[in-house]
Amino acid sequence: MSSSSSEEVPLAKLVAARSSDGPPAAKKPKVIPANADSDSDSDDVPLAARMAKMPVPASPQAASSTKKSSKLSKKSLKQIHSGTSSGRSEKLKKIKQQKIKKERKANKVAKAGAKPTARKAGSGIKSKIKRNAANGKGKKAVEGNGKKVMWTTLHHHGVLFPPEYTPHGVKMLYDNKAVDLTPAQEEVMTAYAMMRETDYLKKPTFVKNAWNAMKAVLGKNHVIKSLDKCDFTPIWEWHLAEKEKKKQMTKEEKKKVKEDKDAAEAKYKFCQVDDRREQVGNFRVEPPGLFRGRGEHPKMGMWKRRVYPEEVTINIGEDAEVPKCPVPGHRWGRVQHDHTVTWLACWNDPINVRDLKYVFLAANSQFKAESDLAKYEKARKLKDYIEKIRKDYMKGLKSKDKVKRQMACAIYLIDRLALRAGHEKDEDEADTVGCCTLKVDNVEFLDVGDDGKHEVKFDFLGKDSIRYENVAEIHELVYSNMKDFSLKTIDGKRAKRPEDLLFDGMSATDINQLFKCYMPGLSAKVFRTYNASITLAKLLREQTDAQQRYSGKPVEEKKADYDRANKEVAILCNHQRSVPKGHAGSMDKLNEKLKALVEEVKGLKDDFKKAKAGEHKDAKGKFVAAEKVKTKLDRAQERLKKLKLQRAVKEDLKTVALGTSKINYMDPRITIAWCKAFETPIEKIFNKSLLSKFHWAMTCEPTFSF
DNA sequence: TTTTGAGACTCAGAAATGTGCCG
DNA sequence: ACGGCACATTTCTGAGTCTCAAA
Repeated sequence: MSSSSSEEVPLAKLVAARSSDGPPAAKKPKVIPANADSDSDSDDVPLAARMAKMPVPASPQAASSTKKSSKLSKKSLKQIHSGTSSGRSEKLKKIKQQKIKKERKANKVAKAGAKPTARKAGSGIKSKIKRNAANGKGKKAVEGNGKKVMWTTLHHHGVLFPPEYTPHGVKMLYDNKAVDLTPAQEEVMTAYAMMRETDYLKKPTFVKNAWNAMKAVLGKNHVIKSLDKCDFTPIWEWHLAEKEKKKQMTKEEKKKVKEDKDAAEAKYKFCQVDDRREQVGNFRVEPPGLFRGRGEHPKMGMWKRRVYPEEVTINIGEDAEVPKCPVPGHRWGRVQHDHTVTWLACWNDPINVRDLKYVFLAANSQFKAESDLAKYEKARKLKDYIEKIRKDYMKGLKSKDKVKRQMACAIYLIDRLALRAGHEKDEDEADTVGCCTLKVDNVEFLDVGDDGKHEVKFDFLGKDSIRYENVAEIHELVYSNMKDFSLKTIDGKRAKRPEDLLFDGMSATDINQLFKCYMPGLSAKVFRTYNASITLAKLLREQTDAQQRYSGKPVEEKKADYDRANKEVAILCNHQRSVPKGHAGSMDKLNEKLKALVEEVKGLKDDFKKAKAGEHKDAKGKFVAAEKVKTKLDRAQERLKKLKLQRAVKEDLKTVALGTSKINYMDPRITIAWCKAFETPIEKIFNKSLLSKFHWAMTCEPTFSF
């Protein structure tokens, strides 16, 4: 690419993109639940709980009443109207969202005046559409609506339903008296009882929603009137006893149970796609239970009701035998033959009714392998465009147009910090953010010191409510722009509140549209893949370059090197885990061991000294050769070194999850090539699942370069 | 139209389960 | 030899991303 051109990406042109060839895709009728759930009233948001998480706002009163002016955040409207009926504050939400949209639009219009020039033909979005339209002769056939045909024949056995609830009959106490419960009631109460030792019981939202669920099954006239007087101990103890019983089973009994279970599941585990026998991923319909949302999910604790066959759609080949519905007296909601999708079955999630749950093939299937390869190839391709993209956003930072500067900043963060795009969320989800939904509150501008470094402290809850906390050095222009966007006052007038959007003039969708102008298929998430992979490759190279005969290094050390690189990537992507339970304890043990070893080494050193002087005797009073003591000493020292390293690594990784990046972000070919080039068995790095998931990558050359 | 939401897929950490090691 | 443990792997399902068609 000639990168010297000064042309900019035609943001304004993007809109043309809505193509309209072909008939609308076969519409899938919505499945009607067999037993409509009363969906116990949606309740007001536990704002207090959420606010507690937020950093203290500049002005405490801002917390509630002041939100209505300026850009309304999701929470704000909800909160203002929290007294409204449960019958959906949907409308209100919409009004508010429209408001955001309107403002964003206004910003866009303003910018459209300074419309950038068009790019060369061939890289614009229009030509991409043409290419797609002309597609079809390529690899995969294309159906009338332009979607790829994924399979020709498809045979499978449907899904496995959890067994109906079996009552245990153990009576919980209410007001110290045993209570009778119907099986349905017992099921909910038992689910709650099982939560005893989890943190969920410390969450007011969970407890409140769960109590609502209990009230719903108990009915108006039940003796149980308050959660406080409920004592679930008998059920809890029954549960513990059951667990113990299971543990006490003999090996043979355990084996038998497992065999029976496997036999019952066997037929669901595989399916036939064209000429391939493939493993099915999750063939089980999710059992009922109390919803375990992450973070401060407003729905946590709600009862996730049982799913019945009538709610399930089966996707299967026309020629295949439709699996028999496994629940007596029931039948499938719908059977379809959509060749453009890869799933075998789906149903609506009982908690988030607008979401679907799918049964897909396993990670080692060809469907997954193909899309995995495509993902990494796309990320590799980004290398050809990244220079231009970076150049453009550096330029964008100086634009007169605020929206352009916001886009530039956001892309900068996506590129340099590997942030997620951050789409808008509904109010009935946990309040988390990504790049484009960062709030003023989430960034803190550190003073520029003598070193001239511009540092920003990011602190927000991202996906899964995992906290992202990072002081990052960023470009001066990004710093000043972001500071500008987050101004709380301008000329003495209020500009933004802590809960307002930092990038108020654009959204994740806008960014992705812009990306399409650079490279077909480019979106924000590609940057994460790209950065993870390129980082791994770079770190591995640095390590191997630093040593002359890297291949000769002990395998264990090479593995440690790999893990170090892996760790850097995990940190970049903010992949965290909670400190393993018992970490502190096992750390103590390790330290004890270490102390003992240090003593041992000390003793051996003395022995060695004596032995050299011919004065060291063993337990039997025999003189020992210095040589012998020396080898003993060396070994002990070696063990000591190893143990120290082990301790350091353990402490180092206690909150870092290496697996996620290994599974999802780092191109496996980098790893495989490295193993081949430096004579490390791939099994040391990839476990059985990974080996089979990445089997498509195994033949790559040792010289593979990402 | 432009926006909205359904749909389909990837990615996420916790919990459950399996294993292998150590005293 | 064996139980318990720490650690690894597998399962589970929730939470994102992103596209496209309907309104």
